[in-house]
Order: sequence, then structure tokens, then C-alpha cells
Amino acid sequence: MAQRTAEIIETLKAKRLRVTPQRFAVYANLLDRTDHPTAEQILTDLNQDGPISSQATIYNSLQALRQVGLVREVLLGEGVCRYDANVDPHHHFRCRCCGAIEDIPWQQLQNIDISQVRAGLQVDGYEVTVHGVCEDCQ
Amino acid sequence: MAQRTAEIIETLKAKRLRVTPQRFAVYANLLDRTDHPTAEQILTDLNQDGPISSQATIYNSLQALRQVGLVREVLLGEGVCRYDANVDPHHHFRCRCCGAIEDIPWQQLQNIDISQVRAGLQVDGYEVTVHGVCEDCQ
DNA sequence: CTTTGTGCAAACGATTTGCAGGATG
DNA sequence: CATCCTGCAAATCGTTTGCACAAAG
Repeated sequence: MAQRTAEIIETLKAKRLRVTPQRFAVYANLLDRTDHPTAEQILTDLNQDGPISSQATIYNSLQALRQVGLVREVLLGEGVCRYDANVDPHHHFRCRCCGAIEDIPWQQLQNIDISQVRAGLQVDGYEVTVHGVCEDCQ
Repeated sequence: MAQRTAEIIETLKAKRLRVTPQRFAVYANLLDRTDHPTAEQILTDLNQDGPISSQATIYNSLQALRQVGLVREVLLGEGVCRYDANVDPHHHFRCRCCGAIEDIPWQQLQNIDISQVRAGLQVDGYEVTVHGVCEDCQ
């Protein structure tokens, strides 16, 4: 576990979220992984050793966590939502072969001159999606 | 119409696509707009003055056009596919308010140093998604 | 006349929702 | 004990597919 149980509980409470076993499990699971799982993958993972949560509750938990900014959706054009407990801005690499997703630290692509976009548009942020082939698939 | 009928027919033939009224209409419609419509929007637009095509055929046509490289999918994290007859590389701006999508010319954000991504990844391409608020929504 | 496309309706996968019972603070 | 959450099943949304008929080359 990448973060202590008590710590996670505090984080949830600080966001005014009720601490239910299911919600805790979803967040703890996401903090533990960097592979941007889908809702289904989280469900499978949690229920590996006995039933912890159900489909609808996973979605509810993810939505609650997302609303308070503890979790973000990552959509990279596969027809599925992926989730990430790393809410700091960063970019993504996606392997077009196996679909694996990897974070690209923000600093690695920070030399982007956003001021060039047409006047009149209020820019809040941006992110780069890099596509290619990962080591395993080469 | 942004491009002559005969020209469109030639383009389709050059790609070895059979020229059906439906396929023609889908492609002509996409060439005519820059707003990256969804399949449903194309369907509605085409059938405005009498029935031209059906849902399944829109999807089939889009797939055929995509396979020969005349049309590309644009996925900007909304859970819908959008389509674009502009297949040259470019970036996208998306208004978080009304959902409008606008192209950003490739040159406007070309100062991106992709060489900084971690060694071992074979990079094929990338694109930037800029989010913000458009004029109409400000 | 062979091949490919069309349109309908049914199938599909991911996500959302209604609701009754249960847990949290 | 009031509020909010869970879990089930049914609903929904975008997209795909099977198939009989029709059109293109």
C-alpha cells in the first residue's frame, strides 16, 4: 500500500466524503497503481479475494472521488474511461499495440508555447497525448 | 459546397471506394463543416430534407472513409467519436462550456521537444488538446 | 452478374439510474 | 436518526452486427 490506511481516511474526511469500505477500497487501489485502470479492472481487482464492491458502487465512488478532485478521468480514445489518482498535470503515452498507458512527467514536455493559440480563446490548460509503441511491443 | 461534386467522386474512386449516394453525402457533409460532428449530427444533418441515409450506414461510411484515410476520428474525452475530413495533423481546442471544438493549426504549437520522452518508447506522433472557454461562452 | 453497400432491428459494452435496504456520522 | 451509500436490475447511450434486399461496377 503506497499510503497508510489512516492517511487515506483523513484524506477522504478532509474532502467531506463518508468513509465507506467500498470508497476506501477504490481510492486505495488507485493510489496503489500507475496503470490507469478502467472501472472494470478496479472491480475485478477489488473482488479478487471475496466480494468487496459492485459495479454501480465503483462508478459511484469514482464519481465522488472525481468531484472532490482526488481522482481524474483519463480518456485516450479507446471507448473506455480510465482513472488516475495522480491529479497533478501530466501527459500521456499510449501504446497503439497493447494499449498500455504511461505517464509523461509534465516537465518533459513543458516547452509548449500556448500563447500562439488564436486570440479570443481563454485557455485553461492543455495536455499532450503521445502515441507510439512501448518496449514490450517493439 | 466546399468542393465540387465531380471532385469528390474522383477522390472516392481514387481510393477504390464505390460511390454510393450515402457515402458521397457523408463525405461531402464532412468536407463542408469544420465543427467535428458526431455520427448522430451527420445523420440528422443529412436527413433534414428527406431521408438520405440511416444510422448504420453512416457508421459504415465513416469507417470506410477512415480506412482509406479521407476522414479521421477525433476523440476529446467526451465519450463520443467526432469526425473530421481534415486529415492533416493538427491540434484541438475544446470549450469546456459548450463543447465546441476548434482546430489549432499544427504550426501554432510546433515547438514541442518530443525527444525528452523516456528512451525505450517509440514515438509515432502526438497531439495537444487545449481546454478553455470559447468567445461565445465567456 | 459478382461484389459490395444499405437499412432495419437486434445485440453489444460501458456507464447511469431507480429504488429498497443498510451503513455512516 | 437523518443522511447518504450500496447493490441489484433495468435503462440508456453510442456503436456494431446479422441479414435480406438493392445498387454499383
